[in-house]
Amino acid sequence: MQTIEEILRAKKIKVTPQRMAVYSILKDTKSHPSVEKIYQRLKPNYPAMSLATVYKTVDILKKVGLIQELNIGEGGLRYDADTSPHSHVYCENCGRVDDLEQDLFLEIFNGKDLLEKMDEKTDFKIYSIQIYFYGLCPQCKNNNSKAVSLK
Amino acid sequence: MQTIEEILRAKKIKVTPQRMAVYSILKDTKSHPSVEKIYQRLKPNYPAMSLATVYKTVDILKKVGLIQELNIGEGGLRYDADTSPHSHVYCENCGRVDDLEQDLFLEIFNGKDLLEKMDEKTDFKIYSIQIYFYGLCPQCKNNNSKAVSLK
DNA sequence: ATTTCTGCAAATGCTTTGCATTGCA
DNA sequence: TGCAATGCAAAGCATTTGCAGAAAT
Repeated sequence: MQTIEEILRAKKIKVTPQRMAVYSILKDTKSHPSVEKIYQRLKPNYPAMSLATVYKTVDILKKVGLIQELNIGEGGLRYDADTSPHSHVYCENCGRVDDLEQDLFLEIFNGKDLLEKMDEKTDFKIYSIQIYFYGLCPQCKNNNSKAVSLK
Repeated sequence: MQTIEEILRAKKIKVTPQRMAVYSILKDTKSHPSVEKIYQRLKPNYPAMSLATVYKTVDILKKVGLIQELNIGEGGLRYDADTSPHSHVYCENCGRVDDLEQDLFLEIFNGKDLLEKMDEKTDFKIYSIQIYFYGLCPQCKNNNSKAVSLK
């Protein structure tokens, strides 16, 4: 298995501390942070890091296939170092994004290969699927005062 | 069954030509237009119409539940007067957005009530689901010169 | 008559770009 | 050393906001 450095070098993309730092943040979290959030978390250790660099970096990591971009909720795109196909649950109250656990996914979708089915049954050539669930996370669900303040 | 006018008046929202025009554009198309596209289509008949009004109008129609907003692809949000739960297919080459036909949806998802299943199996309270398929539409699939120019 | 909406223009906020400097290979 | 990446500031867009005049109830 290739390291991230090897993957980047193989594509003639230079390995820099900034790129490794952005990737490592995403690798170490399940919170699906936005660019701004990634930037805030990097600041203490990389005071000189520019927001523009974070934007450029997530773009490169996405194109190389090391991370995926989620078009979920408000406040910009969110990023995920888990590039396997999985669904996401968005809390409309606090903005939290959870993964849908793989076993739940299989129970809910009966383990079907959705990509394959789509290819069989439509004239489109489907490359990826995003399934987003919108609602309230367990915390917000039980906190009515917050929940009613929903836009 | 209530007319759109009645639905708006019931919520103390004034019925204006602009609002009716925006809704009627969405009602009469399956192309899931962006705000800019709606604005362009309105211009010939409503030369004085402001882009800001279109933004405000889709926001109101969305809140009233007359249209739904799709967070799909690039170039901003897209709108759909079909508020029933259904999936969408996005062409990454030309930006076209198709509905996934209901019978195909049922075949692919086995007719399960996804909302109900999610409520049963997770601690979230799920209100809606968006399923987006990304790939190439039948036209773009067969037009390699275009397809290779994908970002 | 009252309240809300429209259209304009300015403001906002996220994201991208240009370019001189820095740093990886 | 040479090419690519960074950081900064400016530019770009999509969207929102404030407000005076217009329109709906």
